[in-house]
Amino acid sequence: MAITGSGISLDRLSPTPIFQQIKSILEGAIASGELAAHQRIPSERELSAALGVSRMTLRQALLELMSDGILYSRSGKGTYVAERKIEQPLQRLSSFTQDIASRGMRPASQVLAQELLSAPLELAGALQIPPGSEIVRIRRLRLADEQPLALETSHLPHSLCPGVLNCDLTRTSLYEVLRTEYGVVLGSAKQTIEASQPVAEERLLLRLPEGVPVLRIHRLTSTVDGRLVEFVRSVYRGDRYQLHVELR
Amino acid sequence: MAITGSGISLDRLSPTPIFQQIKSILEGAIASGELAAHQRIPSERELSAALGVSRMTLRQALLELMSDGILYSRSGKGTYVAERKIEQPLQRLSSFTQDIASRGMRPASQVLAQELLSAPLELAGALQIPPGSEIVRIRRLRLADEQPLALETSHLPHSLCPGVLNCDLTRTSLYEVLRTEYGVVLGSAKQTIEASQPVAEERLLLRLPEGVPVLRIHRLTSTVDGRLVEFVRSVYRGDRYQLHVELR
DNA sequence: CCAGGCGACTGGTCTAGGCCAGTATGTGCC
DNA sequence: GGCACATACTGGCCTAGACCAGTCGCCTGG
Repeated sequence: MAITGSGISLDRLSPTPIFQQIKSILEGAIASGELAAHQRIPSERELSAALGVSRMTLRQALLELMSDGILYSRSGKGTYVAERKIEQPLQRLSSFTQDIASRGMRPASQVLAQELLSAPLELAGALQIPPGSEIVRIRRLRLADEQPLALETSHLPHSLCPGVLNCDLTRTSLYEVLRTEYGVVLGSAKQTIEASQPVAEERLLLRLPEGVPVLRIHRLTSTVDGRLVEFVRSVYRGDRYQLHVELR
Repeated sequence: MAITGSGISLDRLSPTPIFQQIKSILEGAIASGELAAHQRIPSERELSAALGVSRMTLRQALLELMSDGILYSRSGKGTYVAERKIEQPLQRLSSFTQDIASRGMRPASQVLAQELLSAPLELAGALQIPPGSEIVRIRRLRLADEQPLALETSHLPHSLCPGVLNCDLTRTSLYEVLRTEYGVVLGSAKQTIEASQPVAEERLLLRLPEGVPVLRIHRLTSTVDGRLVEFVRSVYRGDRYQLHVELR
């Protein structure tokens, strides 16, 4: 198989951990269809030897992919690619990048704005910071398989992520940067969801045909220890996106 | 602290893995309040020494507790107990009646159809019953404060609720009837949500102004013991209804 | 021909170390 | 007093082994 055979290799000097790199490689292979559902992947010993890492390190990557529902394993038999479950996401708090990847598409972004501004009253209230504090505003057109899918505007307190203005968020998940660069681990979020008509600018950017409505989603995200991290306004194309929720 | 100090010990002969036992001990200590929110727990090296396990094993327990949102860690500082998830039913499975009442409005219904039909293939598949089985179909216009808000079409296996055809569902919640008359206790549901344009009939019944989109929600509900109970198609007015969701 | 057993695999768990980058705290110099 | 530096912690990541219990195929004895 390609992963063991090809020249894919790890960057041991990179600041991103080895097991993260392995996760990305496997996720890519699954998203691209190189690894199909229920297909067996090479054994842990085989893979770790091929990649030149210890089995424990390889295993850390596999375990996370399993807990994400992307792989499953049978003791004594092997590790397999899970069925692509459309139903899966969104009991969990996932980034656009994860969400789209788990639907078997390639996520990407086009950064429209990445700037500092002074928090207006309503934003400061939502994020519980003093009005006028520095806020990072990141506006991205979100693509799935190169097609515009959503328009997303994130607001974060600048104190939480100084220097994020210089990050290239075209290919990288903002949540990934928050976690690896700033140690910000997201815990929970509150969302409100509504159907609405797009405004002219949204219709233009999303290349929306006449009459197609959008899903407008507001999200307030906090860390595991209760600090408010970001307020996001998203606008999803109604004809290409479905939200999945599990209730209890 | 109690965990390092007390006589709590691990059963190395037990078939349950050591790291599982450690998880249980910590979960117990947190549940009992012995460890409070934001309290620092002993360092990994300390804990592993106290329990007589290797640091990697202890770490496996901690990592799982972190991914469950029960602990969080700060690199270089320590590991802490996460904020208690107070909102226990964070994704409460609620009926339209409950939902609207909790928003401070008066719920009501207008029954458009309440009939028996033979399960078409797709419906039988969704509910996992033999095609052609008897299905109860209940179609209701849902009102909030006497204004049309949603159009809801429920499908239930007739075997589950014989006689439900004779119930007056104008003022009563269907879920209430299921629970009190048939002992059917709902456990979980999967929903898909999308924005779309209403069709002519929907526009008419919901008295929708031109150009207002709708929120289309499909819900598959099952009991606590895993039996599939109902498949519902709902259409909510986009200009009057917002969905609230919490993620973790 | 079949049954049973052996051996070669699998993932699951565990050990005992190692190095790194963050984070405090004290200490001594300016 | 205040600043730089050393030190001793922390969690994060990685290694190179080990043993166990499943799983499956092959081979041998009946």
